[in-house]
Amino acid sequence: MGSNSVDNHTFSITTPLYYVNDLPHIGSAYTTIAADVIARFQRLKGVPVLMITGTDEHGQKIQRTAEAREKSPQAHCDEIVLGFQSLWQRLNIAYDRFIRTTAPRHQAIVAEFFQRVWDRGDIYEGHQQGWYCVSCEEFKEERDLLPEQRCPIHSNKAVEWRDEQNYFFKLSKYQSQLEQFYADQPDFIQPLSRRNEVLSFVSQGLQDFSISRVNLDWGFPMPTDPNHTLYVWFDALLGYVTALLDPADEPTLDNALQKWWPIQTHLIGKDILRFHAVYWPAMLMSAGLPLPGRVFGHGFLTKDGQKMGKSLGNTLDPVDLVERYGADAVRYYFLKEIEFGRDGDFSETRFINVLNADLANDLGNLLNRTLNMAGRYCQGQVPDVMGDDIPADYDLKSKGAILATTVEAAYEALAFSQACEAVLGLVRSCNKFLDEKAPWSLYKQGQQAETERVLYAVLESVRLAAYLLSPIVPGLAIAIYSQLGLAADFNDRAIGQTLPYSVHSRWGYLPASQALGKAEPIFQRIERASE
RNA sequence: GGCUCAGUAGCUCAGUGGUAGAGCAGGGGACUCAUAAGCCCUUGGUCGCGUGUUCAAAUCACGCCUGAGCCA
Repeated sequence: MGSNSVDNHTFSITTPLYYVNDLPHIGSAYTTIAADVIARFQRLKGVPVLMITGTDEHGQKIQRTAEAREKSPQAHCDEIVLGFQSLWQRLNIAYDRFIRTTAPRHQAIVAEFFQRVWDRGDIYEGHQQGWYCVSCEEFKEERDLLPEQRCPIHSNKAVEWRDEQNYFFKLSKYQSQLEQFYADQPDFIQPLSRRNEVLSFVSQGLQDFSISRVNLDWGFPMPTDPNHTLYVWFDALLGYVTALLDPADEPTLDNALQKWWPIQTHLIGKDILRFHAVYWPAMLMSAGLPLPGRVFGHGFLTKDGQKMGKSLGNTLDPVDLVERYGADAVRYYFLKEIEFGRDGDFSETRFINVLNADLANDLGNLLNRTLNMAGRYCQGQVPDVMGDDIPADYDLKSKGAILATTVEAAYEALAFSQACEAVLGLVRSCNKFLDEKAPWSLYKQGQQAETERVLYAVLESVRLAAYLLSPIVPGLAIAIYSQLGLAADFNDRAIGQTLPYSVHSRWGYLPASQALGKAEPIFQRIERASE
């Protein structure tokens, strides 16, 4: 039993519901990996976790893309969804819910939520005309357009003139409530620079936004006026609520909100910050619901210092990447090498350098060399030593003793790079320690006891490193535990019970005298392809 | 035009008033348990530019330059 079992609090986290206009790109993979790591760390601590991802499938853009492919919108969505799900599987993403906004039960949730907002008097009919970008599903200000009425974001497509009756949500009504909320919850929007952006935006005055479209078939009809279709964001954001339903639940708001609401963390790319940090809380206020804990907008990825884009022809295909290098490698690179929140770059050279240096050389080889020695000097068993027997002046012991505290703080702050750095610090100390103690010489000199203490201290440090890195590289962690003779499935949702954090995050756990596994490289060095 | 964030070694970044740091990459060395891996040493920076405050500034203030982004 986990003695650290927490006061019945739960943890729910979302990725964006990805738009199924196309197959997943590396940015979606980046967000999803990060969310998975956060979820895995909470599970490790024994907290009940619900990790939500999914797809946003409505809107004119989808309708047109499907038409262009000569498929029905639903058939198109079904196909793209498979692409997302298969990528998440390859990347070892342990999500708990995959919500599709085309799900029938989602319609029920949207209708009920809409009714609450309607009853609150926050929806009214208005008139809207202007230039409309179908790709953005948004009206654009004329001054923002490029020459020839082109959308600045989708510069290859002309915007369309629209003149229509729409329904609006009274966002303006919530300006002061929102500002109060941001002041009361300074950590609601992260990182800080994103928060500043939002505060500045809101302080300029909020305008109501439209939540319906006419001339759009692919979406939910507005309950109070079936000639209108609900605008994608109103529909999509509510996917987070629908996702909370247990499969057997009747699709009602009460059921959905019972266990996991409010969401603790919405993880998003910085491009959709406004919807999550402004529109969404206002909608929830209108419906009288508690607000989420935080919205974290991470940065964008570049490739070799350049923006990625289809038009530039320099996209990075996540499927290709994971097929070539494996899930752990991809997960590790993006979280270790990019400071979460800032923009970051992918370059193949750096990718190979980082993985070889950290996972193959420092960590992988450390385990390998130590296991070999244990095989030779200790009959292939964990030395008959307990953590308490290790002299206090072994700095691995003192470093190991405080590592979990440091790493935990880093994970909680979503500072994955720091978490990796801290663990790597212990790993590097191990390599240095081995060279200083030179157990191969100790053994030859007949100093059996000291040899065993040294090897135990290193094996235990590697175990701890694996445990603390397991949210990021679950496959490696499993391999390391296995070679240490410990059965552990870090993909198990109940990991917090089977390998309790209070026990495994502490240096000194490794049981003495058990049989070690066979020493095999856990992470192959990547040979640089000759150009 | 207004605002935000960033600008420190080839690369990625720490350092927020008291004599410039880490990892990676590059160069050299000793060792051998190991996935030529780890260990040791080392090259490399007038901390974007300028002015000011201070006994003292990468660190504070003001101005400017460059990059990323927000202003529906």
